[in-house]
Amino acid sequence: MKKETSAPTMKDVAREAGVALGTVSKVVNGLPVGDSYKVRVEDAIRKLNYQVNSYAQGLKANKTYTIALLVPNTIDPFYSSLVYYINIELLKRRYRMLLCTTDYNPQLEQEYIMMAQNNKVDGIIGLTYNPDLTVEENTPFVAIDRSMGPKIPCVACDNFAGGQLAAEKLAALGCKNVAFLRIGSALVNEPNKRKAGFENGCLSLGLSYECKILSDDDPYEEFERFLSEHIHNGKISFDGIFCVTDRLAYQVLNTLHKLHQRVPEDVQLIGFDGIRAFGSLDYRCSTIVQPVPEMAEMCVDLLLRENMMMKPPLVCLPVTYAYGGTTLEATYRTEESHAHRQS
Amino acid sequence: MKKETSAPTMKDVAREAGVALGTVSKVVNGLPVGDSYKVRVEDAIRKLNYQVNSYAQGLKANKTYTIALLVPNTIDPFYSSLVYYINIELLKRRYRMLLCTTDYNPQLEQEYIMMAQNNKVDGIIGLTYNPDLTVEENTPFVAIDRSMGPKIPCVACDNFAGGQLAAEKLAALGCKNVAFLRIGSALVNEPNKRKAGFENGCLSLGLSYECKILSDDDPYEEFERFLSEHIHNGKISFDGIFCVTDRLAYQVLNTLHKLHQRVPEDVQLIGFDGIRAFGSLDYRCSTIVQPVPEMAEMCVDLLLRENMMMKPPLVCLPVTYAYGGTTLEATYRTEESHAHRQS
DNA sequence: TTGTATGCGTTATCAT
DNA sequence: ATGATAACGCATACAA
Repeated sequence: MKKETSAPTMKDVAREAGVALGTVSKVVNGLPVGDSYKVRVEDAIRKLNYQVNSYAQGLKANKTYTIALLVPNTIDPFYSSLVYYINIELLKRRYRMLLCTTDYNPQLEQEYIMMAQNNKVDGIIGLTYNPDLTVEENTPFVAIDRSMGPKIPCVACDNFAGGQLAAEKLAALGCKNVAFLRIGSALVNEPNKRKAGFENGCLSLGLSYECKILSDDDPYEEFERFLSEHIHNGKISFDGIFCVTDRLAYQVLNTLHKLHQRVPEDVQLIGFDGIRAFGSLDYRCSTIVQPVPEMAEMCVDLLLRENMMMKPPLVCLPVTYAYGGTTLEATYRTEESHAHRQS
Repeated sequence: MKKETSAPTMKDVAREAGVALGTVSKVVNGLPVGDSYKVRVEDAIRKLNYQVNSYAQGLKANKTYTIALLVPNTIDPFYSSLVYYINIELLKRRYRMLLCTTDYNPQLEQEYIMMAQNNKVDGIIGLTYNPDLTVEENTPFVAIDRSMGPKIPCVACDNFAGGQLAAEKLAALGCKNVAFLRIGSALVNEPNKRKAGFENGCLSLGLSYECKILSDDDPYEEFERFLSEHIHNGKISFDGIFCVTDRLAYQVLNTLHKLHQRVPEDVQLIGFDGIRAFGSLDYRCSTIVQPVPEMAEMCVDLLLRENMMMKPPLVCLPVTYAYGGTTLEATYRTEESHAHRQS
């Protein structure tokens, strides 16, 4: 009764099949082996319900077929969809995912990376916020939404073009005087370009605009005050607002209702991210949609593709505009809302 | 230049510190060691940035400090919050999470379980739908929302009490004639008890009720037809509706608006799950809230606690009611909505 | 073509 | 208390 409880090993299979250890290994790995042996080994494998121990395998090969994904959490819908689509891409390539939620904790981010560093995982995909993050050169790393140096590829949507698109849409929908609302950390990252793109769009279209930017720990009430101050005689002075995220757009929408402003009749609203209700129902505001499935595929591709001439330092994937009820867009209305109901 | 690229090993540390391999192991594992040796080893560890290879560790100990979590996806907000809180609980215990999204695919569910079976992970937490799932006795397993036999603990919220609570709330809010709407698989699972609890509540309160139950692949339009049929002269005959999930409640809410019914004035609506907008903002309907953090903690506890006399076959955790704008609840209104804004 | 032996990084059991 | 050595499960170079 040596290893009653434990799982069967190659040695067990070899004994059962009456062959040598190496032969079993070859069968398992699809290397050429005599037909009669092959059958016997396969029978034994089935009989014992044997399965290779991938950790022992990894110990030999320095390869674990596991990658670590670092995200702040899986509560925010953008992060959860990222997790979901990256998981799908990894599954296609028979890789497993170690999920590391960091809660924006810089120290935890660093710890997870160190944990992954020593050949415990084959690579890391990280959406992180620690500006001082140290990542060794020899661990494949792909960053999302933030450039971490020339050697580390960064995948993001085309945030600049997204901001520009928002400006163009608002202009095309008749806006003359718009606002940009943003809340976010001081960290330099890709989503910051949304503002630049929006400003650029407004300028080239001759659209007058105003920006209100809050830092992470400012209370949301600041926005409420800002909006109130722009309401005179019960009428808001903006006819269009671009919010840096759908989440903010959602909060702003609630505030506008509280202030008795009608959306989209009095003021139109565009968000960013492309978040849907319950993950798969309708968009909850008109929005610039991030191509999350494509971003996921790109991350995994860049991480696992060997022998790439050079890893591009930054990959920007195209965004699209989607109607979500907070803009005047009669033509798209039925078609779009129908398309979004399913899936 | 033997292993230039690879991570430093215990052997490297031993050489660097001028001590034997076993001594390093002891220092790493906190076993008693001479002070002077200890210092030298720790210095070497720091210098080489050494970190134990937990896979080699696992190979010896048959323990990997990794558990697998099976969920259909991370898109649905209920699943994503489950993933999030389980991740937190595992982190507390220094365990890692292998995330397996199954997309409701019975075969994939079985594959993931087989993968986990052979000491690759220390245990499995699974929210699965395959009725024929095979799980070996020796792999610790905790099921969520579905009983998988007497030997496997199942963790769920108190679905029956939740249904009952919904009935009580509707009655207390003045409803006389209510409906229960459900969409779901034929699979026997815990959430099914929501209906029984609701019926039980209605009966004991003398509330007249009607049930409409769709199977998974029926189109949502069936509900729309059902509701239309109960509208006479522009007035709906129900004054209260209990939906089996917040997701369904959200869809029903949209439909009711389309049918020109006012919520909550004409008809009140209660959902189930406690889903918030963007994961952490306001509830989007009045709802029975599942205690997800507590469920997560219970899952991990049951999975990792050794030497438990007997694992309880079913653990039901208490639910609460939360106001979310689709019921008449003037008193709670300000207090609740304020509490939910943050966090 | 098949079997044997060695090593991957770690822990644990030995002598020393 | 410390150092050498075997073993965990697997892959592979080498011998048969």
